[in-house]
Amino acid sequence: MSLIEQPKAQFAQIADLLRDRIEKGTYAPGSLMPSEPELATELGVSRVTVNRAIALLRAAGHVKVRRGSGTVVRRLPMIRRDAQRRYANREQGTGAGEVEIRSMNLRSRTAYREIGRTKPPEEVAAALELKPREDALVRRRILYADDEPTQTADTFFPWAMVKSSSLVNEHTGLDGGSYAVLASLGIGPVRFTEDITVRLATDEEQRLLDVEPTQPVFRIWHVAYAQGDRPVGVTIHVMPGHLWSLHYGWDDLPKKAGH
Amino acid sequence: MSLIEQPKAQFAQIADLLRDRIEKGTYAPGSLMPSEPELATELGVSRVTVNRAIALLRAAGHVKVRRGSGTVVRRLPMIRRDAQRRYANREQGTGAGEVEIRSMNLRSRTAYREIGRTKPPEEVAAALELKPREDALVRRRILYADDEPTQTADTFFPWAMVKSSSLVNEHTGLDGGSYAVLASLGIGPVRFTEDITVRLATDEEQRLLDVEPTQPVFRIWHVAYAQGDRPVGVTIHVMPGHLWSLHYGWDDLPKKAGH
DNA sequence: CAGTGGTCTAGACCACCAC
DNA sequence: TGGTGGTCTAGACCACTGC
Repeated sequence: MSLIEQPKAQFAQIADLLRDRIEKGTYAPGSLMPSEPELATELGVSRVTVNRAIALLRAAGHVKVRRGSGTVVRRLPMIRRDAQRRYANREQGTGAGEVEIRSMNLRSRTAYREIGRTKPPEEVAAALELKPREDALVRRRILYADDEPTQTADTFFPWAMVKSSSLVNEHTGLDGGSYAVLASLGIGPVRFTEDITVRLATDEEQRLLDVEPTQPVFRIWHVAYAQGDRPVGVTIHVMPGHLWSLHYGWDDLPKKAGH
Repeated sequence: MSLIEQPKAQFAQIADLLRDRIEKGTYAPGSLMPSEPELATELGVSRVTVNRAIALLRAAGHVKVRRGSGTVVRRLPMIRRDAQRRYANREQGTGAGEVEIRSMNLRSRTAYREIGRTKPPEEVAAALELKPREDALVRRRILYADDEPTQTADTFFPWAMVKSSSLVNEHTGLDGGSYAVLASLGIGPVRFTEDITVRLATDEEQRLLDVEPTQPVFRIWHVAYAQGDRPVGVTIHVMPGHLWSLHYGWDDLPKKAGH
């Protein structure tokens, strides 16, 4: 609200204005915003300018457009993902993927896109230390909270390791998800690493995750290691950026003694 | 490359085309792209359409626009940030903030924006468990690699804890950065947590970090705890999304024994 | 079929940069 | 001063939705 406002593009100012109205509840979560022609008239600008302002709100995840029907204000319950607890809870009766959703009292659902033997992407093969023509088992799924997609998760296991296990079925028969099955095979993970990057959603992700073209998504590259630093699984998570807060915690490493 | 391509907006196709050219080296890193009028002529579309295509490349961090001069292809060396190692190395002779840059053989530089006593934001005060009118010491800085800004980092300490320490000066006199000073005060951190979110760059961040209006940035909320879970410092990092890969690793938590 | 947003254009004016 | 990108407009046509 400074009076010395630097001149700012109209569409940016309009975006600020609309964001204010959303935050103040003038446009309530889940409700429709006024149509673009209406806003254009109200604000005395062309529809293109309004459209451009709304594009900013879309990229930030504040609104979602339904073609032919209107622009809706998103509900924004941010989901907290605690990496350590997530996997530590895997004996508690839910797959790791559903921990966060249930803890927020949302209905959790998993849809499997693919389960089967496959030639893994090179990067995955390298991380799993597969030999040149070795295959992998892939489990591709989409997770929903109250029927809103919250992430895609594609997990790869060395085929030879898991081909006779229940991981080739949709229902693994064991509470606790994939890693509980690995444990029952004697190759339970004991260490994990994750690498996080952010990028714009691809076309496919826009469809699968119901996000807008210019919206950023997290990409988590998760690797599980069994005893002896033997890699036993790689999972690639893609998650709408506006939905998630990623939490990590660790104790300070002991100072190196000798050496 | 499917032949059954769904019709796609021209500007999106043009963005794909330009991205290809960048990746194939037709437009080399650091060089200028053809001007918008040129591209418009070449492709037989209006300049607005080209402009919109380039807006996508900007959001993804592929190009950077210099007004009046042209559009430059960015160099994209991704910087890997290993949270644990970062802080574990703090006795090695550099502030934690510069570890990653030096390991990539880039020139590292830190510019201080502010060092002084301040009333901290509410959220920070809560995290530091400050009493209602207790102040904090803030150290705001910008880190550069080869003169390109790579992140902002604003650290808050309880004022009472550090007012007589060298942390109130720009040069702390101790190798190893702020946490080494805390250690010398007997309140060295032993545990850390980080919470990662992503959002679009604010106006100020666009200036400070030299990023584009619709570009996503990481926000890392870092808290350091001393013995007895006593919070001793909060740092807020803001980093251009396209520059960083964040790495975490941990051992599986032991199964709860009794309880 | 009327209303919504998606996209595209031609033309215009502006701020900024390099020469 | 000419070229660059930034922005805005009016008008147009389209695909999709819901009635």
